[in-house]
Amino acid sequence: MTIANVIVDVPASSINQTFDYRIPERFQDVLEPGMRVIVPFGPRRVMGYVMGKASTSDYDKLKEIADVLDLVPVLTDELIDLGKWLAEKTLSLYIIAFQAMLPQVLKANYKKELERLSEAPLPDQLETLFAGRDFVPYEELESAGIHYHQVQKAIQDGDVSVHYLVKSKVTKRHVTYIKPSRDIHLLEEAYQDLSNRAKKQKELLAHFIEQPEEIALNTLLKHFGTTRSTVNALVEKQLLEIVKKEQYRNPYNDAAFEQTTALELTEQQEQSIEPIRQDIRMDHHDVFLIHGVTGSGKTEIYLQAIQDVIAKGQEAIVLVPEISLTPQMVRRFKGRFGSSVAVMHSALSNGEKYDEWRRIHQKEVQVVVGARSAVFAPFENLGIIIIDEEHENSYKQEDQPRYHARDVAIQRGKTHHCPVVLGSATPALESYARAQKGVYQLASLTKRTNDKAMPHVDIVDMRSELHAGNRSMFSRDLKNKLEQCINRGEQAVLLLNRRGYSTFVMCRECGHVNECPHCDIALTFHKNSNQLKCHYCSYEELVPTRCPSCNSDLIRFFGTGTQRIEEALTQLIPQARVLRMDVDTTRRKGAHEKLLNQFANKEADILLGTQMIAKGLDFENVTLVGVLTADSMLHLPDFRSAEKTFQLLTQVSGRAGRHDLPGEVIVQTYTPEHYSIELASQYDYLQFYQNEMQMRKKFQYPPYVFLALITVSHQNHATVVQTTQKIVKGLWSHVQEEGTVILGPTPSPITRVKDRYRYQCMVKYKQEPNLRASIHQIIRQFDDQVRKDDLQITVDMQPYQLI
DNA sequence: AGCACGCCGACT
DNA sequence: GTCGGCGTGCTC
Repeated sequence: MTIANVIVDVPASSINQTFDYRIPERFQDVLEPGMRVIVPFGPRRVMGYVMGKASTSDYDKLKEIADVLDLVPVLTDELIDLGKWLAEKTLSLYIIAFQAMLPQVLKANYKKELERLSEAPLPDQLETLFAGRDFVPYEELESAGIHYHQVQKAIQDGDVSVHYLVKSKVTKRHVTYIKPSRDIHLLEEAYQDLSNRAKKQKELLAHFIEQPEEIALNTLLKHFGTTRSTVNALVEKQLLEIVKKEQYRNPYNDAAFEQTTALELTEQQEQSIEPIRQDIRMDHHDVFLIHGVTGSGKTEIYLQAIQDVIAKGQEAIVLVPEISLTPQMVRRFKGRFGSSVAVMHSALSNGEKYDEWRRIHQKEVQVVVGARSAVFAPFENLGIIIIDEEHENSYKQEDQPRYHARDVAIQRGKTHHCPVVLGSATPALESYARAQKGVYQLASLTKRTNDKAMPHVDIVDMRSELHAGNRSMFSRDLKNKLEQCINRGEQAVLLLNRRGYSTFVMCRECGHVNECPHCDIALTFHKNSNQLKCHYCSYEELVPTRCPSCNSDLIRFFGTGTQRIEEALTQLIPQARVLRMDVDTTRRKGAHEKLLNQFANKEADILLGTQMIAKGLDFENVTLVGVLTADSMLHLPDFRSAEKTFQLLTQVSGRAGRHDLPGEVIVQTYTPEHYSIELASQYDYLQFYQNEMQMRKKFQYPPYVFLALITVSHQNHATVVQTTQKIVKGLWSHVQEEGTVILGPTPSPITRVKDRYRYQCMVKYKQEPNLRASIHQIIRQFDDQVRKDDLQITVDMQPYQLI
């Protein structure tokens, strides 16, 4: 086995295969599949992942592996298979799939530098560049404006050479420890020999004679009130030695979490957990869907199932939506399992993510709680995978590889023969349909653990408010309830459902709307900078004082941003202390947590925010929840809009009255009769499911069909249309089944982004076993144009949102 | 992707 | 001549 099959870090479809390399003698014993290596590739060097080893190769001009980056494989055998599966399922490149499975810092950094090889005089410019140095970073060439030709000559003459460097981004944090380097009795001898003037040194030695264990330098210095020089003196005398130890950054202080023990389960909880426990005992794979109302104790089921898994010596992955990875959630897991829990989410720094990943990799933890990508945690003995709030769309990755964490979890569950548990108060229609068909095992938790009724929901018809002359964003009912709530010393949460509802600028005279010059979308008004910004390409301009079209000064802001609501609210109820939570106020690290803490400490009466406040928050003093615009996303061109509205309303209602105080919910809408709003107010998931399934059947949408979405983009409008047309034609000639439909070419909902036109076509199918292969074959025909003409083609095998 | 190579037009 | 721009093909 002297040959390695390597996937190289070159994201191009023509490179999407393994390349063979000879394994030099010195790496024979250490190199294993799953390790990262540096290999020569053409004139440069690149990073690669070893997929396997072989004793022969078809290729006869093999090069050698230049270096091995890992001591232990970063990809287990299972993850290598999973990566291949992922790439094929999502029509992505292998390298893209593998990179997605590992923390950022394991990606390579590439650098070029020039080395001076001889003393021979170089052209003047080069001579000044080197200025006595032997190595020069390549970027300096460009900034010095030196032409490539002069260098080329020097290279040909053998005076200069180019090095291609591959650097790992890994940064480990080290802590210095001190320990005795000799036997205790030798230390004692040395202690006698030490001059009496060396008081501090004697003290230190005495300490190590008493306690020879290694100790952190910092602690030592602090304890003895001395400095590094004392230690150095002893090190020089070879009595003590310095040990550098790798230290993990621990973003959470484990000791700070109050330990909890298993709660007694209700009858419903018992019934739900028993089949899961059985799977755990029997090493059996099933997918369970726990449909449990808010407050029915799903988390306790997760915790106790994990307990079983740990007791069996196995590991657990818990996925939670990005947004609800609140301290509250972390506390529940750390509280139960203490330091055996790793946490992975986007708010961690790259270094912190890497450290958490390593704790998993080195088997220091048994549980990982994390967002989507935690589904790739490098456990080798998985006993359960849990996906909380399984309907959340943050489980779908929206760039390559476009995977759904649920699919990956089930794939891993199959290989590990372990259960996958999906939990939600409002399961995705696909999931519930599968449970109905018996593909998943369904468990329903209809009762809340505290036996409290769900808060009452009042629907306010905003049209009659308008007729009654109330033109504000707040219905009279909501205003009254807010005032009462504050007067009682309780708190309220106000949700502005902002999707598709941003603040834009319009001229009242001629109706002109300021749009982005690069994208087909209205610019969004940002008050604090007095700017108009494009949310797709980050173009920005100052707010005009006069209409660019008709020069009128009657320019007004439309739509409803949280900022405007906040202003209106403080006018309406001046005594209210309002806390605003949206992308603007939570951008800074830790801001999210800080705001929530302020609210928990009752420093504000009203928490006003977007989607992000709907999930997972649990404040005991909140008794009123108001939804300002329940239907704002109902009319978006997305087949899931009713489902999303239902989910959001159900979820946000669950925020009220979770504890002793009774809660109340007010939902403002212009379409009170819509079934998603009406049924959400009655907490009737089953009825909603049936209604919505009828709609999906009628319009042929998932779960009745599968979707594949192909999007084409290019600067030239005609090119896009023609290419999409060709793809549609190609697809028609490949599809096999009767019922398969291909829609398009259609302009994408936002037809132009960053000066590129976007068209799409969609395949709706029930059974098309060769579709993936066909799509692959069709788009490969455009490889040349993709490379040379900046054409882009993306495929999404299960688009989650069409906008 | 990134790089070299080679062909072609333009310019000191 | 020779500099530099761009199209083409290759990478174990």
